[in-house]
Amino acid sequence: MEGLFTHLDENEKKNLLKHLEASIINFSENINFYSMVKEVKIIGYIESGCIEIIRNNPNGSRTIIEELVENDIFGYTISSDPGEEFEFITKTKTKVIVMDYKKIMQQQPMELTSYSQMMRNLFELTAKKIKEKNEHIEILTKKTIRDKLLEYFRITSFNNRHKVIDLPFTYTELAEYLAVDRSAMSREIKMLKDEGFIAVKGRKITLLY
Amino acid sequence: MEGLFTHLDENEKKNLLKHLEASIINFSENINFYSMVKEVKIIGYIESGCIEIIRNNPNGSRTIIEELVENDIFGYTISSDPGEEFEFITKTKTKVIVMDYKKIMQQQPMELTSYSQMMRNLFELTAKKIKEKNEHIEILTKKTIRDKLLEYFRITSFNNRHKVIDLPFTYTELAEYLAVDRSAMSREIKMLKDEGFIAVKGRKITLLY
DNA sequence: AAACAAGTGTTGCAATTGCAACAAAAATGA
DNA sequence: TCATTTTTGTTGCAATTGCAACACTTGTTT
Repeated sequence: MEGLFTHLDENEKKNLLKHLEASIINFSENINFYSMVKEVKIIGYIESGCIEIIRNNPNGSRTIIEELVENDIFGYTISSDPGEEFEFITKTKTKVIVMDYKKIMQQQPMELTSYSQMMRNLFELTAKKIKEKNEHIEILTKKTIRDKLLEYFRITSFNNRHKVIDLPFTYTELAEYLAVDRSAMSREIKMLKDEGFIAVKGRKITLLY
Repeated sequence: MEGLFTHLDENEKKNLLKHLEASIINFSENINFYSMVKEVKIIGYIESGCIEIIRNNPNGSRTIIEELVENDIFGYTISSDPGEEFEFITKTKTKVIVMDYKKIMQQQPMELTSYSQMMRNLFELTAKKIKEKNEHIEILTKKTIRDKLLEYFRITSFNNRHKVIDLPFTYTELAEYLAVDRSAMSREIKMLKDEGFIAVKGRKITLLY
């Protein structure tokens, strides 16, 4: 599992964080810490735990932008528009490292070796994220629920090199991920089952083609 | 406009590229150069021109994964699965820089200053890309064509700080971006117009709310 | 300038989907 | 353990959408 400090030892990491004036913060469950970081552009990193990034639209609706877990980074994509209001909510006990974006993006006269390594890790993490986003978009782009499901199955099965898919979330959440109505999705899964394309046992789906 | 070599002068760039053993290639229009880079994991960068990244699915369908222009990077998200076949097609005359992924991700004993700067730029470019993908996902997640259009308008208008939207593509392409049927979208735009939400003049759309 | 290709507007109709509502099952937690 | 919440399966129905087909406009090429 790759993280932001992969290939750095504890000492290098400690010095780097000090040099970047990073804050390490431990949150308990269900804390919204957006107000703590909203003033400055940051790069955040989840050492352990998980959080949800939510946007509150001006019209009152709420959108879950991202669900982040250990080793995920965040903050860099948030627009600095005063009209937009976000929530950074911890879903469990969570340890977060918060760094000043400017500090990271300035010339770094010292600590170059570990700094370079961190930047490489940072790039790997973002590249992985883009790949995930591309997959999500490819799924959402399919026109029917059936095609969305099949595309999701195809990608997941491919990534895990396995014909048995162990859903990483509930069916309710899967419907949300596919951006379709849950009951309509349930209907479609039943049809795929009846037509012999898949076998379903709880949240385990086996591809039969 | 930020690029991969922003904040580097010509000499630094030249040395860095030499050190990374990068290839600079000029393609004419409509060339598929995927076969030239498929063997090794690369990071590609478009100095000028534009290309389309297409995936050929095993079942015969083709998906446009990305349309890339000047200053875009590519290659890092392509899976190394032998079953997947891609096309990297130039849409115009295009100048591409191709770098070996491994070379970039290895410890860099020399050239550290310009290397660090490039890594910072690389991160900025990927971060921007994630932001774009998030926006796209947010649009695709809306359930009705109307809501997709309004979300697209909202984001575009916000990013440009302007109530007049000059579509960066044809209506046919917009429909593709929103993943909806073109004629159905056309129908919906007409209704938005009739209801007084927008004014349309060619590919210029004015938000009236 | 003529010929051709690509993009756009419009419509009827059938298929798909979202919505609402409810019961049953499973998971959670006190 | 029992109570409560969350998840899941199911169905009828109305609304939305995709599809097909066509005419018309716009843009491109020779």
